[in-house]
Amino acid sequence: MTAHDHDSPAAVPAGPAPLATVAAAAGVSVPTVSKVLNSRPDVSAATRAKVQAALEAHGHTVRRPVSKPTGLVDIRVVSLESTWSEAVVRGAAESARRHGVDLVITVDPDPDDCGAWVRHALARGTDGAVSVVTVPDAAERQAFADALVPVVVVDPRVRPPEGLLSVGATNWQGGLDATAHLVALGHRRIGTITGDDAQANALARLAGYRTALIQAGIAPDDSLVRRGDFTVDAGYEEAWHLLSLDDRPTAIVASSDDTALGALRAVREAGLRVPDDVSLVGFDDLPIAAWLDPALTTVHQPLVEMGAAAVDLLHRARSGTGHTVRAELATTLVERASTAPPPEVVRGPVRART
Amino acid sequence: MTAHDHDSPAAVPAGPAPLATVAAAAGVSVPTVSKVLNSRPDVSAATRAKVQAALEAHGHTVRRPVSKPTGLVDIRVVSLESTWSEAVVRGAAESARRHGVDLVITVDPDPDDCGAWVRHALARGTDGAVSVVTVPDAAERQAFADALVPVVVVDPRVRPPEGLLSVGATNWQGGLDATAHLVALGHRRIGTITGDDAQANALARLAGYRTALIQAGIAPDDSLVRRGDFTVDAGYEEAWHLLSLDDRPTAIVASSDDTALGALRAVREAGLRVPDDVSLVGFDDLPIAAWLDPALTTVHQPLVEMGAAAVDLLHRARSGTGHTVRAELATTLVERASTAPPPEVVRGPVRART
DNA sequence: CTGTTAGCGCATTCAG
DNA sequence: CTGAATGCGCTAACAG
Repeated sequence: MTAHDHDSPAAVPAGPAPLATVAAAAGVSVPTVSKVLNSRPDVSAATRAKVQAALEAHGHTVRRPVSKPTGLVDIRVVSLESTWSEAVVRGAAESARRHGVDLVITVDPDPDDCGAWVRHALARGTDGAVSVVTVPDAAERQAFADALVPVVVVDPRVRPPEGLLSVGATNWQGGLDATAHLVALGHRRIGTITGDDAQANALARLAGYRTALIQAGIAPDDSLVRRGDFTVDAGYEEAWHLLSLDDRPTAIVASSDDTALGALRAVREAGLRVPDDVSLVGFDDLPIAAWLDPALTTVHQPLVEMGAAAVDLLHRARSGTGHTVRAELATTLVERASTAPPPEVVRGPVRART
Repeated sequence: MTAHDHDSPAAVPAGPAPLATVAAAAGVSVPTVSKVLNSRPDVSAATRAKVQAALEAHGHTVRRPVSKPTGLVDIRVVSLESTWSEAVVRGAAESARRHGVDLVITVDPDPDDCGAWVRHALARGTDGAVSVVTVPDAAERQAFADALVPVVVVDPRVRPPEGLLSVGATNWQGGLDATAHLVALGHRRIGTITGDDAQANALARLAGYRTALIQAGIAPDDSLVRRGDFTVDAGYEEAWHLLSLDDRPTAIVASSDDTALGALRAVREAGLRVPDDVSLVGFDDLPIAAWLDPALTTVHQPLVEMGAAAVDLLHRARSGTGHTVRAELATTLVERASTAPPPEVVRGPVRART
């Protein structure tokens, strides 16, 4: 290489050529080249192809269409039937309102596949997307990335992949707090009804339960761990299993308020009382928890705040400020009337259901 | 007028002139005239003014911009904190999904003024609007009409003005059914806690209550009618008033499940039992009604269906088919465990609260 | 033949 | 003053 190649006529690729040059090569006007360069829509397919070739030949790279803000943020929930999703939506709606954007809500029952939602939202155009529980797959995340649309998953079912924004609660701490509360009341045999064990939050709560027992010097007993799926019915069924044990527990940690509700019914049908014979702790702190009789001791999840945090995270991602990848919000134990010290004497297993 | 004026050269204003004529008069091309005629955006203000003048001089009238469908439908709720609105939103979401449009949800606490929402939705562009409870004022309705955007009010607070689309439940029938059910059980002294009496549905329920009494030959007694506002607290307070009467009622018709919940608490604090001493009927049939102890007898309002009906109505209004102005959905009495025959002997008023 | 829509380039404006 | 980005009105192709 010579020491003075700055005026060498052979030094062609010293940066991108002027648009006029490209325009001449493609046989179109300069504005048309500019439009293709910026992916504007008002160019025919034929012309666009010609110009693209010419651009690339001259060291240009076609830019992504600079999508103007739509003023819309999408949220997808699996169901609105539970108060759970509803609280998240409410929080998201409040935050959207503060940010001056509108919230587009989609209810789509499939807990695993949000592909249709992703495609639809991107086709319409959106400033950001919140997926509740469902984690988009790699292709879907790429589609969002290509469109420069940020995504946040609230309470992801599975461990969120590296780099995916998410919002959650301190599930491990919550499971620990619930169990430690029972230990402090004097319980030694504490059963639990978990959620779906394919679900990250359920596993975290279970781990918290185990840790609390170990910290108290109680050896975890797998016969006291029943697997449920967060529903009322699972709570009812699995509570019966626990109550039928020869050495039945004096307290039950449920994976959700719904599960606790089912367990409460089972305890009553077994002829036992809450909290005199069996203490019960829920998880979520849905409105119904306060209205149950007895009012349910439960782990409060800040669902409204989680919904709001999701939209806040989108906003910060868009504005380039903020580098939070996961926002984890604190749970708090709410002590009500469904927990008490264990009875002096625990009688044997309840008799089978009629 | 002559019998043959079809070829008379003086018969100038026989309909609008061709666009070519207008174009020549305005000194622009024919497509530009077409754009102005259709209120398309890509015409400068100066040119638009010239062309508009020429158009009007030649018997044309500028058309409203034919807004292409946005694929969005707006819904406004006063709050998402009650399960009530949530059910309506859920129904609307399902129907929107069926129609292939997206639902934009706005939570705006003001129960009377939806002006900000109306302006915002119309500025962005929307295919239809659902207002829950709040009735838009005349100016707002006119703004919708100008933009050719249909509006539906769900369960309007006030009697909806002539021509405004609305969806409601058979509130009068519901109030009648609840009361007649108690009459059939043998109750003669039946109290009621109404909703806000500025609200149309509350008045209809009260009228149904009165009608049922009269049909049963029972003279309505105004001391048994307490005015509430649909809340838990009102139920609690007004139930105390009823229970403190010298000749206290053996049954209470509440204006909502929330009100019934408050009343239930008051009855218990008064040392009485439901339904043994006092029967209780709610209104709405929210999920909590089934989970109360005792499970609440209540008038089911098809809230999900009402939400769906609202979006259906919008769709029919848009497609020009369908001339329904108000969809009124049937309520049904759900008999559970909070109602029973009255006690043989009714003791006097309960003693005052501590 | 009348009216509508797509797509291109002129002229202007904007950024450095 | 140069290179790039738009607003806007034209021609051309199309639809009824």
